[in-house]
Amino acid sequence: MTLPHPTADQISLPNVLAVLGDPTRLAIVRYLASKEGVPLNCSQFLDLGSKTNLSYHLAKLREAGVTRTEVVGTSRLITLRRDDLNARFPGLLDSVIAAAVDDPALPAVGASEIEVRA
Amino acid sequence: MTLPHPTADQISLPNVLAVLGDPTRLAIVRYLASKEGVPLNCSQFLDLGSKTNLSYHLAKLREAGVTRTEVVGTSRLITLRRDDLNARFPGLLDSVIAAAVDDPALPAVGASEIEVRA
DNA sequence: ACAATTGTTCAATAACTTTTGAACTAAGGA
DNA sequence: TCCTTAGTTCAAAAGTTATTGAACAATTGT
Repeated sequence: MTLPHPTADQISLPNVLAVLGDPTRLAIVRYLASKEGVPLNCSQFLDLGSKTNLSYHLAKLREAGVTRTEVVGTSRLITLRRDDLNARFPGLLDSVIAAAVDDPALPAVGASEIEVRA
Repeated sequence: MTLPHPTADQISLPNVLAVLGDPTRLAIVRYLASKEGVPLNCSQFLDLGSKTNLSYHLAKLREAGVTRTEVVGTSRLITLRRDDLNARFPGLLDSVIAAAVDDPALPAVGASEIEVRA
């Protein structure tokens, strides 16, 4: 079971920009960047919308070549395609993430988490 | 006669990305970048669409804070808001332009020009 | 004053995108 | 085997964006 992904050279600039130009998807990408290395499954993102809706947004990100989705058992592990995006559009992803990190208007993943520290 | 523009801090990241995520508008931005310094009026872009349609796309770019439109007589002079965009989202515009320059799929301004050189 | 040039606005339409709920599949555990 | 967990698919509804043509406005040149 493997899902279809564009090859690096099939990744289209206007498409990547359009896909990143949605607050929900930008929030997903920001969170993925903040947890780089840790493979995340879809339910991490339930703060951002319904299961169905996330399935839709995560498919858009995958189809645009922004993320890679690996099927592992009943989970999908989602990662940023940093290397491919950097090869194709140098500096773009980094500047988008840096700007997204500073954006208070974006919805937050983990907004419903309990603050545990004193 | 001055047209409404967002202030630098009103420029929104998802909105800028969404507005740049359209081939026509990306082609406009690429052309503006290639003619930096030279003020361009709307009719420069007629290769990319009808007058009405360009009016629409140029308004989107202005409203998102990507371009500045100055009214001079019967013309509108359009420039990139490089400084504001760079202050707000460092490196973003440059990486988008660099990627757009290399994108053969984008429509070209001046595609209908006659090749004059030997 | 008249005509030409530049570009806008409006309303209609066409084409997409996002969101939803109900029904579904596939793997894993009891 | 049955139940749960994780996520998809489908069709409908809602919302948004892009494109068009006809009519308009403002400036400039004659």
